[in-house]
Amino acid sequence: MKLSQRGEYALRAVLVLGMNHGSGVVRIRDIAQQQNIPRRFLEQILNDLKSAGFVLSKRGVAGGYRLQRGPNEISLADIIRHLEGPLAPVGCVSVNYYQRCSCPDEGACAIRSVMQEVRDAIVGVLEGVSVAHLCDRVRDLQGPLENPLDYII
Amino acid sequence: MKLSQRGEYALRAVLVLGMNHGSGVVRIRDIAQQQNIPRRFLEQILNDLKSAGFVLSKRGVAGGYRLQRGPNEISLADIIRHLEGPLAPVGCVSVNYYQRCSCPDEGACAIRSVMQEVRDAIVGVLEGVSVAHLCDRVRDLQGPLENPLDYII
DNA sequence: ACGATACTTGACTAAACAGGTCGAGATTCT
DNA sequence: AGAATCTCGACCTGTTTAGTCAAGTATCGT
Repeated sequence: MKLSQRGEYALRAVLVLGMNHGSGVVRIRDIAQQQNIPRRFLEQILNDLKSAGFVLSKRGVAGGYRLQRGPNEISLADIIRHLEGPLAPVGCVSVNYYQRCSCPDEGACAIRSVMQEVRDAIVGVLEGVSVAHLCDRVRDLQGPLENPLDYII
Repeated sequence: MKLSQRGEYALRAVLVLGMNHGSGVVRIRDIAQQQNIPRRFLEQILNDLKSAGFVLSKRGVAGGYRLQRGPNEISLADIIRHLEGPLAPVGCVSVNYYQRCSCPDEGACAIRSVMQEVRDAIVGVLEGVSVAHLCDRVRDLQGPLENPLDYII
């Protein structure tokens, strides 16, 4: 039931972009430094997020990345699904990536019915949290003390 | 967020043992056949479940496996935790297998707070379902039509 | 006591995946 | 032109997954 390192980095990166939404692009290097992510690895990940349409990039001297859609239009479920595949713990309860399993009768499978609930629970949380929500949480958690330019995400 | 094949097989096997609880032991071969699980692989898994104290075995001609504790004393969470490790999607929100992550400030990490919720959701379901519950579901799902000896789990 | 039946133990393997790293190229700004 | 930045694909190493297999040990019926 694990999120891969790759997936976690992606979320952290998107969150940084969310926090900087509206103020131009952010360089890979800055994200990597701030979030403690290996730069080369992050390049790969951002590239992937780009081809999936989550972010846009700008090349050249003042280049960097920004979100393509608004932070409130991207849910964590969207991002994780794209990077990790199904959210469901087993293929036979996945809505987006359904796959039949080897059990004798799927319709009457008790394990399946439990996993269905697990899936719904996971999706319920992840679908309900957008990048914008995440940014709100950052601000809540950091409290009123900081100056606005220096978030520790 | 995946359950491994191994984990799924383990649940199916335990469920079979749950259904037969009280009526002696069940042979590996029968479980394998009924549940469509590679026999050799299942041997390994049952052995693992045995050393973890979930099941007992009996050798020899009339040998097989049975549950060690009552079906209502074993939750799915227990089983999955033993086979797959943490239920939490990231180590930094795991209660039983906590592991610090690389983010700058764990206490103020917004992603962590979401993952916390995901963890709670997953654990909530899985901790609430025992093998006995699972057996009940089997009986519910199969409906009143079958004769008692011929469950399709 | 013997043989058939089952579990037991540990080694082995092929393929996939995770988590990165690297070099060379293409763009853009100054 | 030159520096900064993203881009693209190849590459690498270690671990995990999903099994398979052989030889061993215990138990039961006869």
